[in-house]
Amino acid sequence: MKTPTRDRILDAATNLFGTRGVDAVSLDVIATEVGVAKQTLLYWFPSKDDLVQAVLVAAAHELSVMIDAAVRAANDDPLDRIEAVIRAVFRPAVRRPALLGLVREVSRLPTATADRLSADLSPLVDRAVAFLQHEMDEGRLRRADPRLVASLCYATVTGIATEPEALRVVGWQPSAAGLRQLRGELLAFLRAALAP
Amino acid sequence: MKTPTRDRILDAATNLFGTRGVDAVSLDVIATEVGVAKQTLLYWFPSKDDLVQAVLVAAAHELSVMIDAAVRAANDDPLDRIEAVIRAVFRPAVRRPALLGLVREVSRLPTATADRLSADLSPLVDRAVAFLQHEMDEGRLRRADPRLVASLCYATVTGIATEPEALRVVGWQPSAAGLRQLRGELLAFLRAALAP
DNA sequence: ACAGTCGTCTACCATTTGGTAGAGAAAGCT
DNA sequence: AGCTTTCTCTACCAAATGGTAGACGACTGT
Repeated sequence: MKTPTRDRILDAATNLFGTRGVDAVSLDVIATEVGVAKQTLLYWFPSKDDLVQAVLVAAAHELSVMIDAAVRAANDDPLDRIEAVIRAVFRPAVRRPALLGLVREVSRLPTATADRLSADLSPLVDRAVAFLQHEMDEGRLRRADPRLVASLCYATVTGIATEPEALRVVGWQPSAAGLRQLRGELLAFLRAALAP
Repeated sequence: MKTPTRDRILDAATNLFGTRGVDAVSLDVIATEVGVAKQTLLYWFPSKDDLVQAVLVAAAHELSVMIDAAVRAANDDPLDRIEAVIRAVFRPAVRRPALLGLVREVSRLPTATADRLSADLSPLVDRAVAFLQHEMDEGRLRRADPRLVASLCYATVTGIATEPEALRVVGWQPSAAGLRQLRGELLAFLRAALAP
């Protein structure tokens, strides 16, 4: 219990907001989860909106760092590079769907908030799009609109990672083996979709 | 104003639940939207939960009918058939993101509710999986786990249709031409992902 | 030793939420 | 006509929500 209260609040709020939705999670619920009085939340984050902002910024940062590291460590082949990013994102995403779920929440938030997060993530996005464009020009990826391809990859990964229901309906179970298989199919799917 | 009150309530609730989330939409908001007193809602649907159920059932039915018709009208080539389904779903999905957004809401709902919807949609899913399996056996689709491929296709289409934010970040605009282009890229993406 | 500030708490408050009770208009049935 | 059913409404209510005010203890620096 030595992690600072503020961090524990952020962590709990991230999970709850990401899985149940911002509007559906009350400050009381978060406080109870953290094991603290509601007013302690309001001490660290003067309003719910401030908390939401902080959670989004932290999540965007966490994702950025994760993806950045993966890209830096990967080799030159574009498909391998994409695979590296997915491997990096996949584990935390499935184990903590809230992280990507949060990104998804953004479309429901007031535009101002959404814009801020967009701005936070846009360097990442721009780099990805430029990368796709370059590899397409070199003939190492199927030629297409790189912006939309980026969105489609994002939609596929986020969708599959945040919607256990869609997988449950087809009888998939979240075991360790199931996870490996899912990741394998996801990678094969994207490789096929992107290969020249 | 001649459409029955009950239908107008269902319609408004579908849109609001699908775009903002079930928990975030109050009965008052729906009532105001419909232009009726809250108690009129509670007359037609004894509780909010009943309303949610009804909305889900109606949405599942609407989707089923739409997809069914598309499948029936399509020719035999599996990729063409898949394209037909996507074309059928795409227009209403982008114009009324609530429809697919609702399906996505399910993962946040109590398990009992989710199970009911799963049951409603499972014939559709089973048929799709069987179809994929058969076409893979015939060598007309890339060989893979048909259940996971179905989920991946679903994630891609739903993700791209319900997340205008993801598209805005890459600078896409929802014009008529933009929509056509988006659909084109989506189809090319899936064709590439599924082709043998 | 002591003033201050930091972190957490209890006690409230106004508003909103899902829901109940029941009145009243309109229309059909006898 | 009278009676019942169908539909919509106004008037409430208890619980939960986001947020304010301020007390209390524990630790600082002087």
